[in-house]
Amino acid sequence: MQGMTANPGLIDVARRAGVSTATASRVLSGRGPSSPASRDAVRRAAAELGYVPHPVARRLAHRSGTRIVFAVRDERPDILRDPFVTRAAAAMAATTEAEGLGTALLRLPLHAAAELDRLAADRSVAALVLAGHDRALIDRLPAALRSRTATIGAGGSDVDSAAGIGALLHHLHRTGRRQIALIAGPRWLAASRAPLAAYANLVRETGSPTRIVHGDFTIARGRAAAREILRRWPGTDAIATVSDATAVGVLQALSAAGIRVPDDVAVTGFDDSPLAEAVHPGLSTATHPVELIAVSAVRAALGEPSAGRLFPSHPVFRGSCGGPAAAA
Amino acid sequence: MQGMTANPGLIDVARRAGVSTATASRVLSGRGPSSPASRDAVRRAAAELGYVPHPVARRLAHRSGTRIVFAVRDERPDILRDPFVTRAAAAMAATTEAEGLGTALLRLPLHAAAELDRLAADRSVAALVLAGHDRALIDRLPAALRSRTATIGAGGSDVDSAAGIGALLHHLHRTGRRQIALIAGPRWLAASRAPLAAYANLVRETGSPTRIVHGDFTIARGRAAAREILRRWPGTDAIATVSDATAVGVLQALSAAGIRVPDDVAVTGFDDSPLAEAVHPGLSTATHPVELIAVSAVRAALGEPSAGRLFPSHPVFRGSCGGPAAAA
DNA sequence: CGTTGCGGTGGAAGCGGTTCCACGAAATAG
DNA sequence: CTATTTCGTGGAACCGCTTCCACCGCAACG
Repeated sequence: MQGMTANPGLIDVARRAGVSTATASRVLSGRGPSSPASRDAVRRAAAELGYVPHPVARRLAHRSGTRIVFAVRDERPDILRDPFVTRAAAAMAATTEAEGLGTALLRLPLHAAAELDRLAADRSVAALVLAGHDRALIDRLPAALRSRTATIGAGGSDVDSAAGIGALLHHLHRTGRRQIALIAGPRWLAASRAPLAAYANLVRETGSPTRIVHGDFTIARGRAAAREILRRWPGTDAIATVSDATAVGVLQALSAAGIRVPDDVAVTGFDDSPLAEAVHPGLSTATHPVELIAVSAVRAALGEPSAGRLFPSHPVFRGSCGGPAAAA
Repeated sequence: MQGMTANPGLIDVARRAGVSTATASRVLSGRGPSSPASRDAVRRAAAELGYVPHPVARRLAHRSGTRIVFAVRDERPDILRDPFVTRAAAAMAATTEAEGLGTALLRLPLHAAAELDRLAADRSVAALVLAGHDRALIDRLPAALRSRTATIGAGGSDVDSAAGIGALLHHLHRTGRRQIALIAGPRWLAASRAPLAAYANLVRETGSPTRIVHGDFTIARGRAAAREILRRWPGTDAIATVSDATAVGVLQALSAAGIRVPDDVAVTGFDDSPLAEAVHPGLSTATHPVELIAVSAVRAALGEPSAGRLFPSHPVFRGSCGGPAAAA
């Protein structure tokens, strides 16, 4: 009757299992030696007591950092309100919370080596998650920091955008589009590569012409890019993009030019954001499991081996790439 | 030369100031008595050493909770991906991180008294931030929990939606709209009251007819609500809403019905979300400083007295409520 | 002049884990 | 059958801060 503390601690588990807290700690953390007998006793005791390790105490004893920093490379100061960033940050906070780690949000301008040095020197940083950075910069990180850094994109955790966008591209081709243009991501962004590869693949397989313009992830740039495409390649019958926001800009430009979607030109996005459902016609797009990616990146940064890498993206079809182009 | 530890601790400060850690702690936390002399010495030493308190150690010693829980009342399981929720959660995580507090995200179904009891019993919960709950439920909280609870809406930190929506409503009236309908929030939601008050105000001041329909914050419900308004009050020349998503649904319904915006019917939203810029015509709306509100709520829940309450909302004008209705 | 009261103080005991280290028993080697 | 590892173990220090409590000197009190 004496084991029913409000919330049992390691010492309660140890007492009940008839071992020391040292042994109990070793068993439960899996580090260090332990005999099958005590292993069993400790585990049973922990289960019976409903033991939950105290994350803060654990952090303190670990002497490791206390926060994970999520650094997004972007020039726009309001990037921290971006849906991608907030979704990722919320997911990170929710998972690291259980381990007593805080999540800090940070924007890094393009060339912020000094800021990175400061992070490397800051002992309170348990792990660093970078988004929007390229390998070159990451390789240049101080070794001490790099070992506890993971990335979103740039070879780290990422969405399989090649598959998602590839599926959309092939759908376009299958439904009769033959002059498919792509508005890719910014040139400096490593994440831009996969969609380009998917597009190159389509070109190679089908012999379609290559029509690429670079954008960012804003509606305004989408509008401009669409106008550029219409000017350079008047016969274009489909515009694929790498973000819903860009695609929305495309829809606006096409509408302004009196071009019908999908009858004259089909459009596809990427992200499956609320935007895709909001516009008319509804945007065909592909899913982007931001939360899963964010959590996986945090795990990787904390040195967890199991952290997966590439997450699937599934196409979602709405009105913007409906039937074939044979409307004439 | 011996004070230059990597990161100085309280003990270093105390040593340098020639006092005990107890005194140093008292001085720096402002709790408990201290003489002007030691106060001065400690503060100077802390400044010279660049002392930064260790948040995790502080949490541990405080014996108080280690996490703040952000509980959103909603039926939809995917509410935790909602932009409002993720923006708020990211902001909370970023601010509480510095104090060694984690941020947990939780969805509460409408009638989840049991879940609240569990939270009340959970010693690890330092503070609770509720969103979407009404006063009745909050008053019914166990006293121990209520004392460390703050709300978003329901009398807690909130956006001054009455002002934001009031400004939009008056703009509509000033530009000649005389049959203004409102799609309000859900009846059960406390936050729905302020916009209704603003609308009632308009009705009283201008003698316009009262036309209210209740929606939620989804595009689909916005469509349905718009259809209902068109059916019940055919003369309606403006539809105000309390969320951009709802307004987008309205735009879709109007477009489907062949009604021109803003020529025949003006539309306004609320939130100034990316949606507002994405649709055609652009949505006139009002800003919603979610981050400020979230941070203020956390502060309030942690017992900080300075936590502000009502944050301003500013109208943002785009095409959806352009010129007067005199298009005929 | 001997209480009492009180502001200020430092020692020390936590908070709840992790980990170093010394130590005894069992297993292997010589 | 000793000498040497090896393995598992518990005691105790420690992470960095807060706070209880005993204690001291000093002013005001009777």
